[in-house]
Amino acid sequence: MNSKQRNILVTSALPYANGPIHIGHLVEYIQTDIWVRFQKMRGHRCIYVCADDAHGTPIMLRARQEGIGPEQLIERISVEHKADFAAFRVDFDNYHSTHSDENQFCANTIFERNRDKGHISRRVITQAYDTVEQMFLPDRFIKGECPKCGSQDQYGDNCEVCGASYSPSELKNPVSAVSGTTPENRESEHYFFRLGDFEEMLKQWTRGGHLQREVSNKLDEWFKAGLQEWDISRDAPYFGFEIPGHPEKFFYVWMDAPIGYMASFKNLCDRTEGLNFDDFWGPDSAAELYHFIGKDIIYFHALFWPAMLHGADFRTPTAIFSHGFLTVDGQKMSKSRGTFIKARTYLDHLNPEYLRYYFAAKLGSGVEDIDLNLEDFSARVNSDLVGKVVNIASRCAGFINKRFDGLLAAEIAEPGLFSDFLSAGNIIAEHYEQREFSRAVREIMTLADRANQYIDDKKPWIIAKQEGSDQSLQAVCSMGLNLFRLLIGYLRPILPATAERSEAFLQVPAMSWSDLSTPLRAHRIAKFKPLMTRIEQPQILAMVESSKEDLEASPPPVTPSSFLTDDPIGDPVDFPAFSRVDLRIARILSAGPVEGADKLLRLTLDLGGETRQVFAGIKAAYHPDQLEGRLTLMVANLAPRKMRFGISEGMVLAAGPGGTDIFLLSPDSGAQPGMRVK
RNA sequence: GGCUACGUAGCUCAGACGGUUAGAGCGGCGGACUCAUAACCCGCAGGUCGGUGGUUCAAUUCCACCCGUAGCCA
Repeated sequence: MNSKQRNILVTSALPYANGPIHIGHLVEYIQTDIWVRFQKMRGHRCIYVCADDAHGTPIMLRARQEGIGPEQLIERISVEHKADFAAFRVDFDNYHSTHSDENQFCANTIFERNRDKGHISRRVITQAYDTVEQMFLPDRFIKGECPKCGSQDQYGDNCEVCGASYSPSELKNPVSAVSGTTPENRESEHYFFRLGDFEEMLKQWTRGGHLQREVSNKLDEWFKAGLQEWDISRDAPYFGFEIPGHPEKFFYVWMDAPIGYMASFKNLCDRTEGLNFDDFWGPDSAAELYHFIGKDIIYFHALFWPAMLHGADFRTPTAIFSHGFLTVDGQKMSKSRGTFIKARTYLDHLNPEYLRYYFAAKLGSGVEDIDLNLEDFSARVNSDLVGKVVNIASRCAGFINKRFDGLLAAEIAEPGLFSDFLSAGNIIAEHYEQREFSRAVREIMTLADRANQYIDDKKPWIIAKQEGSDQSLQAVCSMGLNLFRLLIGYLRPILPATAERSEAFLQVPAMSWSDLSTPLRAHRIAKFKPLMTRIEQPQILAMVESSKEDLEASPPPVTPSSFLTDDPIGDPVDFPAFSRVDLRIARILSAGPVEGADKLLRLTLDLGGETRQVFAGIKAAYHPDQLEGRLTLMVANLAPRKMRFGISEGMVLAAGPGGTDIFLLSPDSGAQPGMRVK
């Protein structure tokens, strides 16, 4: 059946390590996992690797916001991601991280080889800079008014209201989303990958059958527009890898993300006997390499990635398989409707096999979006899997268990029917191979209908009442169970857990595709237990409700209306009374923990010529790294106070109820340490 | 705004290199059965194939434009 064993390396896109997996992500991981399981069932050597995409500004800022280091954040997220994938039976051969030695090594190699061949250039660019946070701002971290339609609060790259795209410098009244201050333009030297050097190579590659038809169309458009240089460096502070030989410059997260595929595989090779990195990534590799991705990241995978690999003397991918997005009930996933469903929330309410089946039933090889219609979801799963497939075993097993002590007939009653099922297997396998899972599912369900028709036609419940018809009863039910076995075998890539339960019921080892052609004869099976239960409407409703709750829990629980009632505005003071308080701008030079105090941070403040030591009760709200370098306000003439840890020479100003909800004040940009506030 | 896709029965989707009565599953309706997780089996239901115009002997299938939806614009 399988002519010869193939060596296949498969990847799914790396999930970003700043948040949880949701059902939209799962489309891709489930799609990939089904394909990989199919290849393994066919007897091929198929290796599936993935990793967390752990670098970049959003992760750096998110960690800062939580008051932890980025390493801590990505470690925690990695644990969550792995647990979610495992629960959905997404069976990676290795799950690694882009923040790893292997990835740094591979990224450096790819960069250096391209650089040495002249594919990297350097040039100074002007970029928005946040003077308070002392960092360059990515487009998404600048907000302002759209230059075309004037809509407020739009990102630096495009307007969500009128759809215009522009550069951040065109934005009116731009504001840093990090500090809230007005960014200024600053120059910095950046590294660029000269994509244009690869135009001929890419034109050939993209026409070489490595891409879906629609994707090639899209690429033509990009070729027409001309290939431009790609900015692959970012300035410190940045969470990523420093560029070799250039301190304070880092690889852009999208530069080292796809390299994570290699790194994860390398990590696996390093601890696996007989698995050789170069066999899969060397320029003459005979292995197959496939990347499953979402259609939104085609650009990176179909242009930059092959070019970078080629420039560094690695092989290019055999194919890029892109898929569409997930909608729920016909619309974009929505937090307020409760359709932004996290993997974990789903797992709290429903069996992962249901979702695997539903996605499979809708997935084809194209890039169309797929819809999760919750009503259709339960109807389809209940009807197809419980009503049709699992029911076949259920309606035959009783007779075999009760009347024949679990023993199947010695011969197949209907060899013709059995061989029809077997030959349909070839079509099903071809559909799997082509990633036409919905066609495979349709084919399998047609067979399930035929199996039910067969049982209905033979009517074992009537035979059971006729004396001396035992052999006939055993033959019919054994036939039914053999058909069931084929169906479960065909569904195995989609329903791994149900397949395992079925194998336990049938008392057979894990089925491979080639095992299927040999039916079970004179074989003893176990007692039947329900293999899968129906989806109940309340479970779906509960899941949607929980998804709404997730939303309510996520934004900081601030109730503005209560501040004034809880703490009314105080008695009036005249101006002289106010001006006796000397408020000054201060820069936080350093911040650190205070031995023996669990709420305090020790701050060293620069007042523009004078430094002060101040203890501030903000440890729960801020990580020292977040504070160093930033400007704030202090009461400069507050009488020094002796504390157990030393003398506190003033106080910094902050708002908020306390605990983690403390918000330090910041001046607008331009203020200098020592300036008086009045 | 430009580009790439998509728009077929209540729902989810097939299909047509242009040509007899446009298909399936689910739901709905009617019947039958009782082995089975009230599952399964038989039958029925009729959607101007998003809109307008064009090419053609003939278009839902080709072309143009429009409307709607999604994504991309590095």
